[in-house]
Amino acid sequence: MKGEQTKSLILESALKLVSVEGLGAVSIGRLAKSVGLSKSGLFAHFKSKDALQEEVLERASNEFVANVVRPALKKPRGIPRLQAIFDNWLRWASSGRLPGGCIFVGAAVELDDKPGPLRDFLVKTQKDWVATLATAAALAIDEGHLPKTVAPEQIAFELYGIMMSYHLYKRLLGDRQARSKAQDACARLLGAA
Amino acid sequence: MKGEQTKSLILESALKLVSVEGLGAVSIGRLAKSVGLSKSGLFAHFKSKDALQEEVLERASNEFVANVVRPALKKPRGIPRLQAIFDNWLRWASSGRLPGGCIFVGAAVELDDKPGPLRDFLVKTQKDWVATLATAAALAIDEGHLPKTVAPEQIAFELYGIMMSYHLYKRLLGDRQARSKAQDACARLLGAA
DNA sequence: CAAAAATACGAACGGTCGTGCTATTGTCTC
DNA sequence: GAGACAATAGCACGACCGTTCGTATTTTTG
Repeated sequence: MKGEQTKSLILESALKLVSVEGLGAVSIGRLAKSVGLSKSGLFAHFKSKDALQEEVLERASNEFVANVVRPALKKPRGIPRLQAIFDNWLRWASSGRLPGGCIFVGAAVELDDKPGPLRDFLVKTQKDWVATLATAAALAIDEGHLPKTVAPEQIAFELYGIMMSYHLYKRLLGDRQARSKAQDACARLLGAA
Repeated sequence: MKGEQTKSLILESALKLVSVEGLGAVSIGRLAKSVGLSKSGLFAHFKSKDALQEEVLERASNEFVANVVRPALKKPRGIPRLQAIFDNWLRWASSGRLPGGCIFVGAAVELDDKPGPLRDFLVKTQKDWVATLATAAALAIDEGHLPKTVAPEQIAFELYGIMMSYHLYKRLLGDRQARSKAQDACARLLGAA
């Protein structure tokens, strides 16, 4: 099947474009041009633009899990695994793999007030993500690496915030020390035992 | 001058629309309809759409300073003032005054990869904002309310993250406990002395 | 290699976009 | 109240939007 190949090429290009410009700002025409296809030729691979956007998000989600979550599960429970998740996210968010940074940061802000299946899908992935963080934190508490006085959901909330802050310090403010600030914050959070 | 009045009405309406849909998603036609003006009648108040967007951001900035920053400056230096800034932000971000939440959260993500005067203006306001946080934190350290072991810029970074996390937990994930999570995080950050 | 099926193209549709023009209306000044 | 000027409306423009359709080209299958 040649169709699957080109579809993959399209999504690959879309992923980069979306990370820079946002989901709503990528038009089919410009995406087609960036892939070297005609507008209608590209469109034929998806039944609608909504479907395209959903596939983009789905692909991003798969890559996110494969690059950030899954490798960290090989680390031992507790702080090591939690730290690995954080480190992996930092790497993923600024690897240049997606030139505009983490797609979900953009999508989360863009879709937070726009109901529909696309938003539903995003919410699902983000809930999975914070659940992953909270579970890892809970294991760290079980292992005695973190005090029982702090709820795992609270750890997840604060880690999430550090990542957001990093993203904006780096991308918007152009802060060269964004990475070390994020690592400091993480260390302070996980080290407070 | 009647012109100034209508311009103010336009910006008022634009502020709400932008907070929900984002800067780039608000078209002149729809904004005109929401104010009850013709497209060209509205357009005549601004020389271009870029100018309109800049005025929206400027107005948001003024309101932000008036509602979040300035009232807090009346509080005594140190933790009380820092806490007041944080509390004011939490209130501003979910007061319903802007139905889509803090405009700058949306703008920051939307413009982080889009160079131009609009982005420049936003960067300026955001640098002011983190500088405000850092200054307040520095004063708290001076007063002995916070340990000297943590840089004020680090406090600002982490506060910024808590606010971002709150915004997304509340608006995207619909977490009812978002507020208390944010307050917990702030308390843990400012209480670690 | 021919027939069938998948894939891509070009043109066109109705809409909306931002932005100019030209009138017409409304408001302020004397 | 009349004349000057600001404010708004109406219309048109070129560009791009998502989508459809008929046709040509490629790929797969028998």
